[in-house]
Amino acid sequence: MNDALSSEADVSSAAGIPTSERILSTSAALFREKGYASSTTRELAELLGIRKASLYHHIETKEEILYQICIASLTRIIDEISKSIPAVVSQDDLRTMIRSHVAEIVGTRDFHAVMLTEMRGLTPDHLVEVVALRDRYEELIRDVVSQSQALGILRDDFAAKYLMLCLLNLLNWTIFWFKPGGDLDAEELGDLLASVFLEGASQMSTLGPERGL
Amino acid sequence: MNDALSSEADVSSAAGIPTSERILSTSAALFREKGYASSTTRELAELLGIRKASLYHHIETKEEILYQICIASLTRIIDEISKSIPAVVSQDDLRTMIRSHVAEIVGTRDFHAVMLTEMRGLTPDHLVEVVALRDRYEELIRDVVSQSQALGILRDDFAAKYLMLCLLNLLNWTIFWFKPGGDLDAEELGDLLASVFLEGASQMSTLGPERGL
DNA sequence: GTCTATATTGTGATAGAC
DNA sequence: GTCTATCACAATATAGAC
Repeated sequence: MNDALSSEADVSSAAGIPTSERILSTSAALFREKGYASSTTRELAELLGIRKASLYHHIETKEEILYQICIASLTRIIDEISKSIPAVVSQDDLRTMIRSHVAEIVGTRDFHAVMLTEMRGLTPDHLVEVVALRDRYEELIRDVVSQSQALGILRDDFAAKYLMLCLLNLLNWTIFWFKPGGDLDAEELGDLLASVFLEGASQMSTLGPERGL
Repeated sequence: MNDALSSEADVSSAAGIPTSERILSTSAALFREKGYASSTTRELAELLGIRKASLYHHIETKEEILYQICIASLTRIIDEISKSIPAVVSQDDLRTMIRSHVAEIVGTRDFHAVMLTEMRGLTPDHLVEVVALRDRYEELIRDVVSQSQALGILRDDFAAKYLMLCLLNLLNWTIFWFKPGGDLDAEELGDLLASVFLEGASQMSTLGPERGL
């Protein structure tokens, strides 16, 4: 685990990328692995190959790094998912949206995992701002769900809010176990999660012949 | 938030429950809210209404509390879910198992949330033991999924392992947003999650008339 | 932009009286 | 079983030279 972190740091260091640009991604990897509160500026400096004090030429506080990671995560995913949603959605669009979300969270895994699990380490002011952004993302999904219900694409026996939360449940816990390079790649994972959300896990025959359309 | 913690502490304190028995539940609530690494023995002592040093009459280290919480969480849920699984499963049994899991994690929310998210704070030895217990729980679920696939109850286009992970995705992220006393109670949540896992979120008409059986 | 050296605070944990 | 007092150390962050 430490090997993964240090080798990653070595790569960007060897590539001549400036320290200021390496801080966020190196911190995201560190915070994801050890948690924000348990990650020290010592460790971060060591991963970056500089002394602890040199960090403070680039940042003002450790919390500022967490804040930047959360903002980067949310602006990225809001942008990516917004692009994938047309004015009027179809079931195929839902599938595309789900696959985009999965591709984004596993493709920029460190940033999203830290945003999703370490948000409480933010100062009150930053927390308010980040929660507002997260709420904006959830509203984006909820609106798509709501429209899909009105169009008869999604079931409407539960409020859009709860269908949205079910969907994010299904997608987001993935950050805790998915490892790139395993026997299921990111694209297959997206297909699986989209299919389980839309069609469920029951065998087709118990649900009728239309399964898989 | 701090109010919720302190009033809870006051209640058990007023009821005359011994400190030694209050430490685990009070710690679970604290660790859940602030994270294990950010929770201090000072705060814990304050919630218990004793001095920091008095804690060490009951425990040897702070990490020992985390270990006890993880063990309690896993033995509880393994026990609860084992009880709900018959030798040969039906779709109804799957539904019951899912509802039991949901009832258990939201009913003993602090313990399970801490186990699920703070495990990395354990010492290496304790981590090995706790991960083994967690793996045992996941195997329990995976075996039920595998048997259901063989019986034609669950789809078999993906390995049981991944269907199990989808299910735990869907159920476990709930710890981050479910609050008892909201407009969806624990039982309704269990029904929703079981139904979304088994039948999916698509409108019935797109899947055929058997939906809901 | 990085360094050495240090300030300051907070942490988990212990000693020993009552 | 709880207390007061304290230890030893690790944390974030700063000062000022190069």
